[in-house]
Amino acid sequence: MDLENISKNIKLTTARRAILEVLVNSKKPLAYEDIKNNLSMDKATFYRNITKFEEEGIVSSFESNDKKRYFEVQKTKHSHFICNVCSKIECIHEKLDIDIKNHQIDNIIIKGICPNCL
Amino acid sequence: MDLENISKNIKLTTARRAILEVLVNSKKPLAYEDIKNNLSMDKATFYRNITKFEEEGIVSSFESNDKKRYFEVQKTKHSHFICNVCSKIECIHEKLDIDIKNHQIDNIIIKGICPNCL
DNA sequence: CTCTATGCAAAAACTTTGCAGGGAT
DNA sequence: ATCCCTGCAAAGTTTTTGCATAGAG
Repeated sequence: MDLENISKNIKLTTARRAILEVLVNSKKPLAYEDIKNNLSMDKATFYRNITKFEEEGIVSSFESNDKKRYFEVQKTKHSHFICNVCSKIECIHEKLDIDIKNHQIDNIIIKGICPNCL
Repeated sequence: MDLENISKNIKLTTARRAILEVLVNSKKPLAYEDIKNNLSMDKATFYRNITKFEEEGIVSSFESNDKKRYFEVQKTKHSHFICNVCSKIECIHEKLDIDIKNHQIDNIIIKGICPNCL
């Protein structure tokens, strides 16, 4: 992703670039707690900017079992598997063939038990 | 569901029966806030018992966009659709054909936009 | 100068925990 | 007497908001 041309509606400040760089370089979705030590901004700034990113469609998020919100920059569309035992989040890149009449599907979250915990 | 024979590990107290009755009679998953006016117990009691029900596999839950946990007694296995616009939760009874190697799938949550909001 | 971004502290929202009293066996 | 259940109040956790300052154009 070209950070310089993310959106005309967003000024790419230092704080914002920092958030995006962490997310873009991560192979898995991250919660604020996972990132905060890599970021020097206040949490209010983080959350305000994440909200803006989501409004712009740059970042997507979902809630996990642990009540935290996990954020990511989706380079390629994929789904997520959340283990109910160890809470690990896995990205599922296989195409899932789900179609529900008249519904737009943005995101599929599958919960269950991962191979490790089985 | 036969409330009297739910689990040998759980004593069916008045509070517990009340929670289960509300959940069993509901056609959709409910959060504490949705139920609390129908229940006379303290919220601590509610949450402690819900936790116990989940441990026993009697109740299942998932987190929605609004950061609340939604609880249900699944009479028949099904999935859920959460609208990212209006936050409405829909039960999806069509069988979804998802299989991920070596993973046990318990629960599928699909997020997107519902017909109403489209 | 104006508009947006930021930090700090406080608030908000939902859930959990500590503790003491009550009930059942 | 013991064990589990409950209510109340307090604490916990993640996210949001208010307000004043700082910074960009």
